[in-house]
Amino acid sequence: MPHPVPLDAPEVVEGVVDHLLYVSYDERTVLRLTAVTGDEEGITAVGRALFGVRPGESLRLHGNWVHHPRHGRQFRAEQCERTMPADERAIRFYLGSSMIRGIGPVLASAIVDVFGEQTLKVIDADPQRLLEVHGIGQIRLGRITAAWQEQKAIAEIMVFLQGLQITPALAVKIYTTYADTDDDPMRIVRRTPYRLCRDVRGVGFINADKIALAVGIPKHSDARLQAALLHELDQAGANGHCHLPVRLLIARTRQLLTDDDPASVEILDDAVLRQALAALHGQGEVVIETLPLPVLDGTDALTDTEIAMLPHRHRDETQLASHVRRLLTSTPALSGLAPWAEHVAALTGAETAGLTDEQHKAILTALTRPLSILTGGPGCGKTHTLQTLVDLAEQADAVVALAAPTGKAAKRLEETCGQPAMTVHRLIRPADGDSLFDHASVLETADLVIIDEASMLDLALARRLFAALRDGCHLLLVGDTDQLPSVGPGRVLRDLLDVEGIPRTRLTKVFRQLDEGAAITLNAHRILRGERPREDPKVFWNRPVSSAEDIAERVVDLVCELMPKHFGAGPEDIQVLCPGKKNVAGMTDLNLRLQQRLNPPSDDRPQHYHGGAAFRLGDRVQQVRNNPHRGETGVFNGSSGSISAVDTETHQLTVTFHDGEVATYPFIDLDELVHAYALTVHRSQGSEYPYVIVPMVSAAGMMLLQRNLLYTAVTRARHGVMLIGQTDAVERAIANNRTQRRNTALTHRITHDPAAV
DNA sequence: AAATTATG
Repeated sequence: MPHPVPLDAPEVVEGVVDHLLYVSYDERTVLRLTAVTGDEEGITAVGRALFGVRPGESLRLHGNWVHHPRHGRQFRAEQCERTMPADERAIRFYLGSSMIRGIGPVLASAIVDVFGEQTLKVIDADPQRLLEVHGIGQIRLGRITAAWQEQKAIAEIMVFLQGLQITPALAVKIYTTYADTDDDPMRIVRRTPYRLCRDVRGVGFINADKIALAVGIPKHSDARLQAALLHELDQAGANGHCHLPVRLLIARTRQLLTDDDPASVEILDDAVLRQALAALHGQGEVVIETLPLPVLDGTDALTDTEIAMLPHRHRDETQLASHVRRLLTSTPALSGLAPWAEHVAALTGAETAGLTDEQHKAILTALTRPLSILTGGPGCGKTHTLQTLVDLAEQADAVVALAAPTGKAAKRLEETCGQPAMTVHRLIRPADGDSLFDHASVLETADLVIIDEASMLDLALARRLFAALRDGCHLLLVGDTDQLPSVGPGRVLRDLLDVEGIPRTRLTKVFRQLDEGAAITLNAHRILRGERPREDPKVFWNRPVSSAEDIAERVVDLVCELMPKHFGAGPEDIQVLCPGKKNVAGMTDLNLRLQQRLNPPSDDRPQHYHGGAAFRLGDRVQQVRNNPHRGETGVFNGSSGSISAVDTETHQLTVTFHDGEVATYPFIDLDELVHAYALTVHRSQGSEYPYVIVPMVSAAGMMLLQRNLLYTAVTRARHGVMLIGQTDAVERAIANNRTQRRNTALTHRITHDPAAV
């Protein structure tokens, strides 16, 4: 028997670019290719690796075939090499595409008719011979040779950049960024390499610096210092900050520039770096302001602080602030619609018994005030409150729009409120006229917009959301500020709560967990206060284990044997939640171990290998991308279920999700799934499980071991929590509340109207 | 070190 070839091994496709179909803002490129390999002629290829290619270019693509629900079979390119067109057909395309001004398909064909496969050799070595072709005179000859020289220039720059360990893909991108400008790419790379950080996505300070030092740009040049400052500001954003205090920015930049160059410490003093920063400010590349901001030392006293910001973040923050003010002062659309206070008071009827005073207040506020916030931890009745609010509003013929920052949260919201919900991105998508579902119309008519899981709103998304709301439209933000912060910079929900004029309700009464899981809630609050959780014989356990290897082993035993034996909980009731993916006690390894024990290979369990793991009948899996076209009503990022069928004949498997959705996956689409025996805490946000096991290893690193992360993990559990691992990892996580310290000035900007000064 | 959305 021949060794089975994994079906998802990278494949190679060669062809000539016919035309571009689409290029997204983030460089994802879709194009049509005339293939010179395989049996298919016309191929659709997709990928960011394709960014910058032009019609007529010959490509060799490495990647995989995938099936797109709307556009059918297509090639997902991971890598893209430029090749010299080899056969006649390819050369015809190459010359006949718009690459050379003055040569169209007809003339290209004429040239190839004369020289055949030798065409390119002729153009390179003996261009005068082109005059033999009918229709080519000196002018066209000149153009052709010039275009050819350009091709050679590409080759030259590629060799140069790859010599500096710049990947071929990035080298192509650098070249194509400048290819259509009047500048000579090689000249830019050699003379002003730090420009690349700004112009080419994917080139950061580190790469630009490599090039710069190689071409002899002085280490203390202004360009280098400025690039380093911008890099540090950018990095701060990746860590959630909207700005950096200038003093901190200077200190970090100096560290970046002198870390492996101690000799420069004296030269790169404060004054030098401040001067470089001032220059950036002068060029409009950095905004510098002095604002009264809280000192992040726990006292929260306001101190005049000089801060630096990237201009787009400054714009987002100031615009969001002014939209918040606009909303706060607008006349609420629902105000005349119904006697809301009476309606809400009438809710004390029997059928809604259980609605607390705070829930009443939240509902009335949302109906009467243009902007309000509803917060509360898990189990405090946010869902019930929302259901009642939506019903009440709709009974009065108000138009309600529901949305959330993630697909999964939107789906959940839709289910609990019994009416359509969407991602915030879709809600605010501008009307494009020919779209079948014109989401923009929703916001044009909406009277009340409810955003669930609002703690996940980052600065940029919040700005776009607020800007899209018409005057008078009510906005209710619902969330739990103690959960993990947004991926992008900012801490919008917390900042809004710091604005006194914004009405808010905090739901404190916990309904769930009262009897059996009370210790979980109590411990969650201890963690938030920075205290160690207390053991509880029935629901909260702490198992000190010191080596990571032992932790991994114990976790598997707990899931497969100990917890089922002691608590009668089946392994399916237990969710392992890891801080990180890597290391032995991380998500990836634990998934393999748990799969091996809970669902081992066997003859009656067909399977398929994909991405280093077997997808086997019975496996627990989770979807990791929104796919509205999969299954009956779409499958969303975060949904989990189990593999209910594997068909090795038709190369597809079926997943039955916990929400009842049944979806089919061709094997080539298995990128959309991960095993879910163990998940990261981040991915568990918004879900709950009967029992949760959290392996704690200090190897996960301080960036991960945070108070909010532990809080989020613990609050996912309804009946029981097991913290297993290194005691110091638990303690350090509890002590680490740096997520709360994101630098933002949003609160200040809302409360201090510059126009009023 | 982890993670969101979306596009023909």
